Formats: sequence, C-alpha cells, structure tokens
Amino acid sequence: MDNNLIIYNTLTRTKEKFEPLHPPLVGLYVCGPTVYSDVHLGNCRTFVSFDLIYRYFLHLGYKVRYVRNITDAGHLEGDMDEGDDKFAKKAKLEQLEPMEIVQKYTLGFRDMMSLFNALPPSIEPTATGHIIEQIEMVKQILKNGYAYEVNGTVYFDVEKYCKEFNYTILTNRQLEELLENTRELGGQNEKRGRLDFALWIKAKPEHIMRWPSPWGVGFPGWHIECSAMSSKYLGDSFDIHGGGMDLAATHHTNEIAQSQACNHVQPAKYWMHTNMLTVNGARMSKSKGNGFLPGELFTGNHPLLSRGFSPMSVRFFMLQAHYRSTLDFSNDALEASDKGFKRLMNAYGLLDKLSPSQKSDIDLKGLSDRCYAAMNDDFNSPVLIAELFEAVHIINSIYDGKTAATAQDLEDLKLLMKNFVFDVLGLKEESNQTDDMGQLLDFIISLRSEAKVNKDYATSDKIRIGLNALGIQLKDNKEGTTWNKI
RNA sequence: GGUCGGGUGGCCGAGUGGCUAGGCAGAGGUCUGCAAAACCUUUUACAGCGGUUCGAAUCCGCUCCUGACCUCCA
Repeated sequence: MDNNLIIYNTLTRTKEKFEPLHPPLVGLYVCGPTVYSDVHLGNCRTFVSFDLIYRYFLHLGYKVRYVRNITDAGHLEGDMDEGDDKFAKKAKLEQLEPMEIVQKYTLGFRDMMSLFNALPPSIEPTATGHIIEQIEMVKQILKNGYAYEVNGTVYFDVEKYCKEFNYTILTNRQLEELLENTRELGGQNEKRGRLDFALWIKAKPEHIMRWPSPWGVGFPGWHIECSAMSSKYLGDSFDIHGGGMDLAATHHTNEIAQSQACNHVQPAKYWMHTNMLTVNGARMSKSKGNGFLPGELFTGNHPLLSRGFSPMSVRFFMLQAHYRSTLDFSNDALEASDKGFKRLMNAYGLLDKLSPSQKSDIDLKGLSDRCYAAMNDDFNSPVLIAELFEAVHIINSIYDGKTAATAQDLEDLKLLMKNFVFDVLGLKEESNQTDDMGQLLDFIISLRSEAKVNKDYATSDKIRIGLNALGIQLKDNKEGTTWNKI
C-alpha cells in the first residue's frame, strides 16, 4: 500500500502525511446536499472531487467507509432559528408533502451523481432517519454543561465552550471580532450569547416536520445531524471529514464544537474542503440564481452555453482543476475540456491497435511514478491529467511507428491508462452508437465507400452532407470511414 | 469592517527559488478526390513598483484589482 499520500488539512492549514487511524481502514464523512431543490453544477463539483478522493483511496488498497448524508430536515430558511424550514416552504410552493420534496430531490441528486459516474457512498444516512441519535447527542451535550434549554429550544453555549476549547480552530478567526461582527441579539431572542446556535428547535404549531423530544415537540438544528451520524457510523474520532469550503466557517465549526462538547475528542483527524465553482468569477449558488441545472447542461438550453455537453466532458473539466482552487465555468472552457477528453479517449482506443516491437524506447516506470506522485500530492488531478497526455503522446507515436514498445510495455501502458483514467479519475467511455443505428450507418457507409471507389464523388458527398445535417459526422481515415454524433 | 484566499500567454488551468506543466484556440506541416477528423511541430506568460539573491512567476514589503466566508448554500 502506498504510504506517501499528502493531504492538505484545513485544521492545521498545512499539507500533512496521511496516516489513517486504523489502517487499512479509512473513515470518510462528507456533508451531502440539502434536498429541497435540484442540485446544480457547483454542488456536483464537490461530490465529484470527493469521488476522486474516494476512488484514489480504493485504488491504493484502503478499505474505505464513505458516509455522505442527505439533509432532509432541520435546515432553516433565512435568519437563524426563525421561520419555516426549507422543506416546508418548498412543500407549500409545490403543493407536496415535505417528504415528497425530499424524495423527489434525493432521487434527482442520485441520478445526477450516477450520470457523473460518481460511486455511491458506503452509507447515505438521512437526518430524519437519525432523530433519536441527534436527541441523544443533545442530551449528552446538555449533561456535559455546554448547552441550555429555553422554552423548548436547546442552544449550544459557545461562550462556555470557548473557555476550554478553540471554537475558531478551523478558520482561525478572532473570537472578539466574531462577536463584534455578529448581529445584536433582539429583545425577544432567547439566546444568551450572540454566537450560540440551536441544537434542537421548538416547532411552531403550523410546522409540519416535528418530533417529540425531552424538550417538547420540535426538530433538530442543522449542525447536529452530521455530528450524530458521523460518530454513529465512523466513531467519535475518524480519519477525514470533508465538504465545501462554504461550510467551514459555520457548519463545520459548530460540528467540531458539538462533538468536542459531547465526546471530548476532535471528530476528524483531517478536514478537507473543496473550492467553489464560479460563473464569471462569482460563486455559483442557489440563492444567486446563477446555477446550472443538469438538463440545461446536457441539452445546452442555457444563455451561456452554445450547445450541450456530456457528463463525462463536464467531469473531465472539473478534474482539470485542483479541488482546492476555484474553477470558472464557461462555454469556452467546457469546449476545450470536451476536445481534450475526446483526445484522451481516442488514444485509449488506439491501445488495442498497437504493434509490439522487440525493443522499447519509452520510460513507463517514470511515467507511472509521476502519475502516483501527482495524486499523492494532495490529489493533484490536473497534474495527473498532464501526465496522461504524455501517455497519449506516446500512444500516438507508437501508432505512427515513430516509437517502439515491447508487448510487455504495451500491456503495462494499457493497465496504467485503465487504472488512472477509469478507476481513479472515474471517467468512462460515452458510447455514442446504439446497435440498430450503428448497423444502419455501417450499411450507408458501405454504399458511400462503393461510390468513392467508383469516383462518384457527387454521391459520396451527398451522403456525407446529408448525414451531417442529421447530426452524424463522417470521417475518412486510412482504415475506412468512422462516424460520430456531432 | 474582520478573516482567509486569488491575480499566470486569446481561454481554462498546474507550478513555491534555477530544469519553458497540460488542455483548447492560433500558426505551419503530414495524410486525403475534396472536406472533416486525426497526428506531428510551434509562437505568446507570470497585476504593478521596490527589495533579498549569483539567480524570483515562486521569498519579503508596498500599491492596485478581485473572490470566498463572517447571514441559507457544496
């Protein structure tokens, strides 16, 4: 097992050698989506990034338990601890039960992940399925003295916590400044401290999603679900906790506080945060309304897109940037990635057609080492992809007869490509032909070839132009004619 | 206002002191009835000013611009 993996840990703001708590096991928890609306591309980027990370751990031979939750309760719209939760609001809007909203968007999310070829997590727990665990955790935090109950709502006592623990450990902010910049408590507010947040919230009479608890009927606060579910499935202390960077300052900060207050241990050894997808330099977000939806992306039905792009082209586009960098989304950038991806896949296809030589003038070991070095350096997929394009260059060169490789080298090259392109990067071939259509086209192409042999170029051009108008592009190569959808 | 990031060639995006990442676009070429595609070769860069150094895109200082978080968001 490779043990040279380096991970950037938000907790220490440095790159650290990865040493699992209980090798060969790795516990990975990632904050999943809040399923009250369609996931947009920005959400997907985070999960594609963690899919890459998950896949690389698997490739290295670790036994990974990957837990990614579905938030289906407890998330409040607008100001803290006031008003309806997002599910109730959306349910009213769409005239559905809250759980119908949850079901609809959970399935939509899974479909999207599947289109992007993201492996399903080992466990995908829901907040509503773990109300008991959350109540137990709130009880323990109360018992340990880090929370207080007011009128059916339980708040986390940040001030008390700060006396013993570093509340801002993840973001390194100054507590005094946090206090200064947090809004004043209103007269009717029940919270003692400005930074206090709700662990359990009393349900108003009209609130639909509600559960009984020792403090009356209510529902859980947003942050407690991840603390409760991560410790249930991965233990009080586990290897990696991940999520989008936007979650670090609030959600993850509070998660750490809850877990420390409950169990007196840091929940995760490594905290990993993925950066945002931007559109024209601004963050793609639900509230800004600049999100791209799956349908718009694949059909191209969006003002910023000139055409539709396939899920694998988009995945490749995402992987061409490092997960901790912002990535700017544009039609041109997508177009570039689409072509690059096709070039990579084309070279992979050539691997089967290469003829072995007696000697080899390629350095496969060096190439392989550089691929691993790239991924070991905090999952640097863009550098890995650059190395894979070196492999593309080698493959094309062998195909042209300009470079020689032994049968063994060819086999190793193929294995290398398979490992990194398919297993680690999680790309897959996007077959663009159905059997019926393929056979039909083969027949038409054979007619055209006859015309060409007879130098009847009027007919051959007519077929090519006609098919082009139908969205089929013909390409004449040495071996014959191939086709693809435009 | 506070905290933390960025500013790399036409575009996207790696790179933390010396060894021109990579992809796309552009240019030239090979192949081809033509075209397209494919392949080969190749030009263009490190926001500005100052400093440290034999040497800086990379370290330090200042300036300008910009993003994220601080209030729901991956």
